[in-house]
Amino acid sequence: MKYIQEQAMIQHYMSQYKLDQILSKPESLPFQLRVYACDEVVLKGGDTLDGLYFQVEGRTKVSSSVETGKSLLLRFCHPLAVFGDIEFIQKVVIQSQVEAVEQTSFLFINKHTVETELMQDHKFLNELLKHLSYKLQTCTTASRINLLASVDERFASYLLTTRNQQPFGKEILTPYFPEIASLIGTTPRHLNRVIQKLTDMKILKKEKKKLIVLDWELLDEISNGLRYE
Amino acid sequence: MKYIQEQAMIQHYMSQYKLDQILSKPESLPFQLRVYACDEVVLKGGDTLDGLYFQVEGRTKVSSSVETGKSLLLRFCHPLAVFGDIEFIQKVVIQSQVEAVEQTSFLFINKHTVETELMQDHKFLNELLKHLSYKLQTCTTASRINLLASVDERFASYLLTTRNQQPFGKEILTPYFPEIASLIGTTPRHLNRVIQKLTDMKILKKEKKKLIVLDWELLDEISNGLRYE
DNA sequence: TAATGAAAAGGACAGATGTCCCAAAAAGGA
DNA sequence: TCCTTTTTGGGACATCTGTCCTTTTCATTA
Repeated sequence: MKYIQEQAMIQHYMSQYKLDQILSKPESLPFQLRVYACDEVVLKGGDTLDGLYFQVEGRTKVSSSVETGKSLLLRFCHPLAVFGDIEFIQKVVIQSQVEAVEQTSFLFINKHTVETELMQDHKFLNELLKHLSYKLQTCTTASRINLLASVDERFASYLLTTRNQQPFGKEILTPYFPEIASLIGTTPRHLNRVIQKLTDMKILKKEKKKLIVLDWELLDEISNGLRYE
Repeated sequence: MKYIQEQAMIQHYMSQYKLDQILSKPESLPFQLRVYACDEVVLKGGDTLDGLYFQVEGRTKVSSSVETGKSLLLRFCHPLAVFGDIEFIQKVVIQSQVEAVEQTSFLFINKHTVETELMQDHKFLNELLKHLSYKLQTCTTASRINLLASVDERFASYLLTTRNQQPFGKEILTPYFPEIASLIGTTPRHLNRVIQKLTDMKILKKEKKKLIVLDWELLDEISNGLRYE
């Protein structure tokens, strides 16, 4: 990770994502610009949080893992995403791992300033609430589907959700089978089986490592109308 | 559901839960008192939300269900709990079902007033953020465990989480096996099998429909250190 | 082009888990 | 007390799903 000491860049990102409009006195706040290389871990589960992160560039992968080593992929994030919100408000250690999957930049602000400045600022708080409630909504939905539906249903729902570039559909879109498996809470082996089955049914076909859906309608039937968003 | 038109009651609850301290002008806000009988549905998944609900009395059950009829039990709520936050902020239909499991009262305030008054009030917003981030934290944890751990591990974790009256432990505590099954994302039949197994291992015993844990240490080993909070 | 290594595909198997039922037990009412 | 209803317990079975490992494919590089 590298700190970039360029106030101009910071200003640029602040205005690009309208952070200057949701903060009362944007100029006087000690924002830092932090740049992470591909594959670098930004936040590590169990660590203590140092402040809030606003992703302004790049792509990150958020996952959640248990002591036994297994992990669940939650989403991919793009600007503008916020990290550290739960941990800051609940005063708990970092809950989910965030890693850069390409070079990624964040505007960072330390906990103390958030406490003394931002938490009094209703426009900022509104923004934070939007991000948090979005995460809660998608988490509840994913949790429900992953727990109550079969892998067939989940995979069909996954494909249908990512079909159009819906906001959340975009956050779970990936061409890598093992990542899809982890997103819908199964193993690559089993996902492979399901893909095989759908291929036999002429609903899917594989072409150069890519999946092509031949029959969206049948897929929708299999999904039982479920969607991840 | 009954509306109670007693300003004194409303004041009483507002001060009991310090809502008067987190609102700038508590007196002038059009709060209503709504009382639900046992088993009445307060919020129904898919409906349009009318405002924010602050649970000030009683006990509610929050669950999330899919079109196929299956449902997942999320938690039991006690005062002070807030409902309608996600739906209000994200402008979406109701996401989770809330029903009273005993006579339950809410302070209710309509969406318009929330929009025009409360969303400008940083103390109120801080309160809302706490509730939301708490829900997100517990949802992420439950989702992770339920998806990545076996039913044995989950049930052991459940028992350990409810052992002491931790905040969240209290929200998932219930003596009914089918409810426990739904909380940890399995069927009563399978939970029954697991209970049988643990009983054979002398880790549990059943006495008058109640479970008695004989060996917390072994249970902790089975849980692999996982907890729902 | 051949060699190498990584990623993907899939065979074989066991075990976990769900479904469908029915029997037993307990609790609540008449 | 007895009957009805609810809750609990569990048999039998199918199958979904995970694990382990081998084979195949593909891309990369020497």
